[in-house]
Amino acid sequence: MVAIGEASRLSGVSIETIRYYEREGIISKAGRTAAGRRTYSDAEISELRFIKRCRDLGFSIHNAVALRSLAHEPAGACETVEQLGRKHLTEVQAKLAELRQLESALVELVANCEKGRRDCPMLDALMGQNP
Amino acid sequence: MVAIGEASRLSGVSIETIRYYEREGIISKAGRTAAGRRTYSDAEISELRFIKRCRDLGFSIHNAVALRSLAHEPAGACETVEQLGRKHLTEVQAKLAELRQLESALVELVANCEKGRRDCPMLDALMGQNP
DNA sequence: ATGCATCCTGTAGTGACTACAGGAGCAAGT
DNA sequence: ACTTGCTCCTGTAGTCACTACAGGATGCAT
Repeated sequence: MVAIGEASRLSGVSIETIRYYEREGIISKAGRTAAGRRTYSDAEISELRFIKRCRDLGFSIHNAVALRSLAHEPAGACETVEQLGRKHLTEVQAKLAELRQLESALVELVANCEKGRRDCPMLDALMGQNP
Repeated sequence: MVAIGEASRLSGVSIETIRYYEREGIISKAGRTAAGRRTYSDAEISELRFIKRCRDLGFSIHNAVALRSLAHEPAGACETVEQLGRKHLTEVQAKLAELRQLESALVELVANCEKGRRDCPMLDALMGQNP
């Protein structure tokens, strides 16, 4: 059993965020010492780490919680897990496509700038008349 | 002079968002009819379109406002505009790199799923012991 | 006894909207 | 004149996932 600071170090989740997770019911309420300080078991630290890994992979808290529930199911959860994973991957790929488009638009805008012009082609593009 | 609905259609900015922009001082306060309805000139619609284009390019509202101010400067703003553009491009590219990494991590996780296993490699990876 | 680190609660702020509730006004058709 | 349906108004609360204090209590080492 460790205190919240150590749990934070071991899981990579900040102290404030751990308390936030508890407040929001994302993790179960931690036990307390006589003086009211939170204590964390290895299992609880693993739980934090699990959530952290999901978040690092871009899953929403909602889905991270869903995945954690699936992990506690006796069996047969793998299919649902895969679905969640594939759905998220699709979203990430959509976001990637969007960002790539955005990047090339920006590259073009900025490239016009560097030709030593007196006018500002970037502002012109932003101000253009057509909808 | 048109009403807010028409301004929304012409600029591509939703009615709620236009009112939000006004509330937050992002655009100047619209004039009103005798009955208290907002009215928009062509110039104000262009302003909305300018902000919208900046947002579509991923600029923050803060930077969109800065760019709009620069567009109203008599001259010499182009250099600052270019700086803002390049800075943003760099951020977009950083985000892209991050997303690409995330994508390949997800691809790997999900690829392990589809081999008709009984266990769930994705959950195993999320639950792994090492920090 | 002192000092410093760690912990507690509670609240407010972030960015950029979005979604109502509840009400008033306007324009067109009957 | 009246009704119907659209547009508009204000004000507030919600979204997501935290982050940042303020102000105070506790724990541990010297």
